[in-house]
Amino acid sequence: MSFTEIDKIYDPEKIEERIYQFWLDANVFHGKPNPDKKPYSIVIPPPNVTDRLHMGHAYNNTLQDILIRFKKMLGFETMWMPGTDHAGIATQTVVERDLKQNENKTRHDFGREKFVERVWEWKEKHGAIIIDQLKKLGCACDWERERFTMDEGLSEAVQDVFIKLYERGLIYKGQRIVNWDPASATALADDEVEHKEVQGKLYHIKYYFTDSDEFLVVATTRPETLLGDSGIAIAPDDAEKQHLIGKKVIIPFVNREVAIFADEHVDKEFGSGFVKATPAHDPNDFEMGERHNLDQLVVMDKDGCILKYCVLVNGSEHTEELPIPDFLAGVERFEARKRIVAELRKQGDIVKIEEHVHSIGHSYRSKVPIEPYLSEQWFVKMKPLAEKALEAVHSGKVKLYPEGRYDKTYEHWMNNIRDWCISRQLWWGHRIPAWYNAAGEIKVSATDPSTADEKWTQDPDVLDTWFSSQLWPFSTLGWPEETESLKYFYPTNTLVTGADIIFFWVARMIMAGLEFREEIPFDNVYFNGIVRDENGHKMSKSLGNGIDPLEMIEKYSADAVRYTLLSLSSEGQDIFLGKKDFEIGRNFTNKLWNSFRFLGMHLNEEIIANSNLDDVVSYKKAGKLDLADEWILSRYTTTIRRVTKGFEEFKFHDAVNALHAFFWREYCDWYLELSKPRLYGQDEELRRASITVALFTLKGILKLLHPLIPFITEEIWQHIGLSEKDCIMQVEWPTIDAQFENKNIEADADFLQSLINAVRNIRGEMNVPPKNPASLLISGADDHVAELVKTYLPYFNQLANVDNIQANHELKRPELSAMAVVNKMEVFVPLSGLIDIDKEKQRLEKERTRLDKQLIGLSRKLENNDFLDRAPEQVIEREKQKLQDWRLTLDKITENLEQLSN
RNA sequence: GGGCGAUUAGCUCAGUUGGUUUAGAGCACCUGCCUUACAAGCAGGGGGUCACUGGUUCGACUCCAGUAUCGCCCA
Repeated sequence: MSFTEIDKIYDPEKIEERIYQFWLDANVFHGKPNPDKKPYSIVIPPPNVTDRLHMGHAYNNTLQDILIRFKKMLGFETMWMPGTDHAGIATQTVVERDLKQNENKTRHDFGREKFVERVWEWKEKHGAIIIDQLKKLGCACDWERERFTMDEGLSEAVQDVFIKLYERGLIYKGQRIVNWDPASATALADDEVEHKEVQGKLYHIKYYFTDSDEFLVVATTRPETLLGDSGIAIAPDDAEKQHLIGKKVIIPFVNREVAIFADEHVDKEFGSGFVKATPAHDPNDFEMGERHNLDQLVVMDKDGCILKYCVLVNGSEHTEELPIPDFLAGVERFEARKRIVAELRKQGDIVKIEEHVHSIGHSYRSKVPIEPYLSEQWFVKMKPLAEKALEAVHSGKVKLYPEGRYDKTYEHWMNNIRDWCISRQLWWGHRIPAWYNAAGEIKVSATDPSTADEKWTQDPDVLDTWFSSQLWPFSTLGWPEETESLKYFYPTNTLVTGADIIFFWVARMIMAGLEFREEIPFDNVYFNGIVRDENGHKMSKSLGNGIDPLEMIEKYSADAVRYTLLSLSSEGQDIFLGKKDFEIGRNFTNKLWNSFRFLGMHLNEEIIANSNLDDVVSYKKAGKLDLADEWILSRYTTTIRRVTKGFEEFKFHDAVNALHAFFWREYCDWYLELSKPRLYGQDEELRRASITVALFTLKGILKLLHPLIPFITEEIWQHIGLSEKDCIMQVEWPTIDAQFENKNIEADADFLQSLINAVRNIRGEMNVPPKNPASLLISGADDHVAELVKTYLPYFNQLANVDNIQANHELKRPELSAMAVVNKMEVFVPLSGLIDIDKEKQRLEKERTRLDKQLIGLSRKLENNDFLDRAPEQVIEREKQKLQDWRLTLDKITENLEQLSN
């Protein structure tokens, strides 16, 4: 082992790849049922097979990796289930685009079977990309277990669940108005619709009565749907219009006669008070239609184009009714709107057009406006499932983090839940296991029920992708088979995901888990924040404001990316991120590298072999540790506590802060500097004691940092390891050793630090060159202080270039000197020749003003009788003490100021 | 319209049941250092009426109510 050629700058490029391969070879990521250990498992939110790693993934997966590595070191049998999601619409769209571009073909040119084959080919070729990217990030996933939602086993689970829900009466088929995405030509679930405020128009259109030349005026935002109107509604409390009920008007262009009726849905103040009812193209009108038995007329096709005929829907029967004029037939819906308005205007039937802002549903996949569309679809009855799922969160069986933030959202959704449309008119996905015979009967079955006599054909639709993802926590573990892994790892422990899929996924997993396993799928859900750009915008492809994590990994290392994200994060809050921010992580890893490099200069195998807890304890017992050693060990125990707590409670940011403060500010800036006099000194035993503590502490730091920055900690660990097999991921998490906690030591160390800070402040402010040695006089020192500064003169020498200290009960102020007050003691630094009296006066004046201001506030407080009467005794005592101390300090400063002025 | 979150230094954010925090960190800024681990570093420094208005309290960055601005979710 040689430490002489350690690079001055940490170069992660080759190292990370090699380390990851080392972990894979050592098979440290795999978890298996182990009765001697407690299980700890996480299922990954499966990224879409079409996905490429973006910052959100990087952040989300870093958090999971931290938990897995942390729990593994704590002694749990850990298992992180990785995999991908088939993502019905997204994947089908990507492959269709691909085929269009490269072969100029549509999916219909291939036919269903061939097309699905092509999607599988595409998946084999491109589906592993994001998995590889997770490896670059360092994720300790159990790759042996990797799953895909359309794997055989998972598909069986989907089928099984569909059949069971159908048999339990929780799945039904129905003719309903659904959210139709004309771009993808499929139905969507309610929560796949994003509502956006849109600047639209309100068209006021004349509808003529059948029995006169008079007309009424209907206000609508969607004139193109008038072709499907089957009634005109007024408000029941609209007294002026009551006499019109039952009268008929003519729908323009299709010349259909419809009646006027009253319905509570109508707001008499809106528009003209007349509302057209289009039950097949509007969800509210659909409900009105149900109440008033209106005809349901479909006027658009699956691509959002106007039909040639209005189609009357009656259950499963569709009949072509009134013809639609040529100038509209076959025209896309928004173009149709323009044409219909132009035509109405030409006829003089537009009364006015107003600007109108309203909320329009858009497809979360294709982003086009949703078309409410009457069609026959499969639904899941949600109410019975929701009750148990609501209770699970309400009772705290499943805990949502950050605590309390999402409970209400979850409850509100569960309480207002509506049935879930699960059929999709796609080819890529789990095909619905329902079969139809010639008579139109339905059979739900895993296998083709056809016999020689009777032919059954399968439903052409596939299931919503989320229908399979809701089973992810148990389908990935082998369910419906009762596997050993399922028994051991289910329920999983923590789910880490974005709050944007709380309904899509989290809520449904809870429902599915409870329904099919009669057990919650996970104990805790941590909702991480969203990664945004510097201006607070969500990173997205279309905005082009994304930062590619792989580019950052390449430039700065995976550890740097991970560290940066975590250091900028806080509990559940969004992260604002710029490219330059990754220097935070790079600088930190470089600092860590160099601290190791420094120790390396003093290490040998014997020291490495003797750098464990026992060795440190025996040095302590032999009285070979000095103040700095005991201080850093005491601070170390505090750090263990803070970091452990942070990781346990999903306050990752606290853990990172604690580590940063301890490693950089305490260990490097103070401790390592203070160890130098001994490391470079002549006393061999002190030298060894000091390097041993330094190494012991660094090893502890590496362990605490490992979940956060796994690569560099592993790399350094192996450098200082004695065996080729040493692997930091498998070592035990540091435990707190009470004998190291020492408040007296910390108080002494704090005092010495304050003294050193005072000297440094004087040196800095008074422009004393670092090269010039200084003396220090401490007046008001008791025996303990005198002894302390005498013993630790080398500290002062090392950190403040002080080569001489006098400490006594009473010392006279040297003529030409700068002063400060530390712990009520006057501290002087003689500056003969260097002192700039004005500058020193300024310095002390500043200090006096500061103290003065504080003293005014404090004495006012202590003069307040209410405070003295009501505040707790200890608080009053403390404040009194504070007042005394500050007064004393102020007096001393004032006194010195006066002397300077004379 | 309903719910949730945010508002603290130029920027990004912490801030523990209300008093030991004299409101902190990182970045940025200013000054001085190529001090034999690290200039991706070290030392020193400047910078905040804690969004606003009321209330509760002996005491409010912290609790309550309202207002404003921004963001997210739901209808």
